[in-house]
Amino acid sequence: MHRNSATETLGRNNEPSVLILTSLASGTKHGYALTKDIEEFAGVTLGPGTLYGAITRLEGRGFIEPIASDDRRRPYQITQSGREALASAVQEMRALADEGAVRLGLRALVQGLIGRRVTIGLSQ
Amino acid sequence: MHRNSATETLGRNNEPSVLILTSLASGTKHGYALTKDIEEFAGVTLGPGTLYGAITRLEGRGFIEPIASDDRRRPYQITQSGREALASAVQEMRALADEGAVRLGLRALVQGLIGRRVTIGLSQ
DNA sequence: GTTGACTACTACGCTGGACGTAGTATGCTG
DNA sequence: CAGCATACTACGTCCAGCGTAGTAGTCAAC
Repeated sequence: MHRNSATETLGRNNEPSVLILTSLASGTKHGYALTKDIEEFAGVTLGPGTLYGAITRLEGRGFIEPIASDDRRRPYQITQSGREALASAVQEMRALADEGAVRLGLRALVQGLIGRRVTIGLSQ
Repeated sequence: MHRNSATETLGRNNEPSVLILTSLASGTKHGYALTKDIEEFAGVTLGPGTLYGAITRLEGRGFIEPIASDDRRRPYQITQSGREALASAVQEMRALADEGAVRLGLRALVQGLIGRRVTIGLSQ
């Protein structure tokens, strides 16, 4: 089965909520569409227990909300509060990833980006 | 109390293991020193239950190992396997953070970095 | 010389998020 | 109409995360 690589290395991950918010940030989706979208952009397959469990919690916290629908699908959209929570999570992830990269000596990844102003330009 | 902001927003985080590996990546430390280092670079205070629980699991998985010591301290060092796991986690975090930033429309954060070669230079 | 603050852990228990499995029901297609 | 994809619901287990309490050594101050 297609498992999350992080599960095989560093214990459990709270990624499901981040993945769902990320997916909804680009547009309204129902549960099954979320699964497929997340599979594509993250390479992670969330089982129904993980998916709908996380959806329920996210809704309870006001980060996502359901949209009216007449068929069996239940589409959700991200709320403003959800966007803010995701933006905050994204920034923390970037900061932590950068710190890890530096300490690992993967300086190429962050070279020139530490504590100084940089210019970024395109080549080719 | 100084709590992790992610806990107040997106449920639990598996960060403790990542934080510990990150801290050990820059040198051998014992438990208490880990707490202090992590407080500094991440602004997160791990209680003893969280800290030593995560240490035990990391040791069990071969990501860190204890060093001989005669006093009551128990210093740990990161293993090669731990470095690889951390590097992998760092890459995943960066990728997910970038995807989230793009979908949120925070394009400024990743502008020009998507699917093209870039040059990075210092200004000033 | 004991009070208090800091250091450095151990032990223990609770909670809830992650995850799997099973089941239900609809629609489509060959 | 069999089979597959869609789209969930229901349920149970497990363990990482987290807090609290307790123990014990060191050191400085009063």
